[in-house]
Amino acid sequence: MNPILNKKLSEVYRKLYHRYGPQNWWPGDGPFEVIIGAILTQSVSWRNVEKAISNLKAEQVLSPHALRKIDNETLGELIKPSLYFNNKALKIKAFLCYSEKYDDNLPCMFAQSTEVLRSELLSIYGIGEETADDILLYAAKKPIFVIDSYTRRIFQRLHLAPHLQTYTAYQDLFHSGLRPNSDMYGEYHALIDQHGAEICRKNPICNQCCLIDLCPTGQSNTATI
DNA sequence: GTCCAGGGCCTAC
DNA sequence: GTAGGCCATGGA
Repeated sequence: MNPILNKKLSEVYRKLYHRYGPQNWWPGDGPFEVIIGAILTQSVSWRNVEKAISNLKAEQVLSPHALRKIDNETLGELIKPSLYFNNKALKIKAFLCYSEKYDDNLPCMFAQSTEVLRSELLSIYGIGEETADDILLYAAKKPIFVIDSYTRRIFQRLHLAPHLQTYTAYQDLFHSGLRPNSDMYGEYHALIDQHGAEICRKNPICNQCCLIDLCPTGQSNTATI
């Protein structure tokens, strides 16, 4: 582990934790709900996802077996609040198709190595790197860091972004600067997300950003995060 | 009325 | 390989 990087990343974590407290992510009930939530949250906020999950629960279809029985159109209607619903219905069905291989036994699916499981998840329609890593971290409890657009923006602003602006380069940054710990990775990502949502949406001009003294430019205007 | 948003797929070049 | 359009909608 890179000790200098570890110090910087730990400092960011400490400040975010002090500012926002424990996030206790993922806000889902069980690994299957986490997986469905990971697909539904693509490109939308969790508020939208909550309504969609609530609809699925109300119709008692939040299980692999029940979801297989409803058609794409009905599923699309239920998950409409999460936006891109036609696409997301296809993505959920694609995951269910994959899940059949394990008889919907998630512990059995998760028993594979991180590398093998990630590769399999990435082969499913509609599951890209971020969604695969959400599933690996929050459902399978594998120590893998999730990179999203908030992570990129915030760490660019802190001048901690990797030279190559790729998903893998960002992930390597965290993996080489932090000890592998799924609970901590989950908390860290949740804190980044909380901070990103607050800074980028609620307070685009924020003079009380908790990371301001870590920003090399020392600028209080965080609108460019 | 216009812009933007926690992602990923597809197509054109 | 990479940039841009598209999926859909609501809130600022």
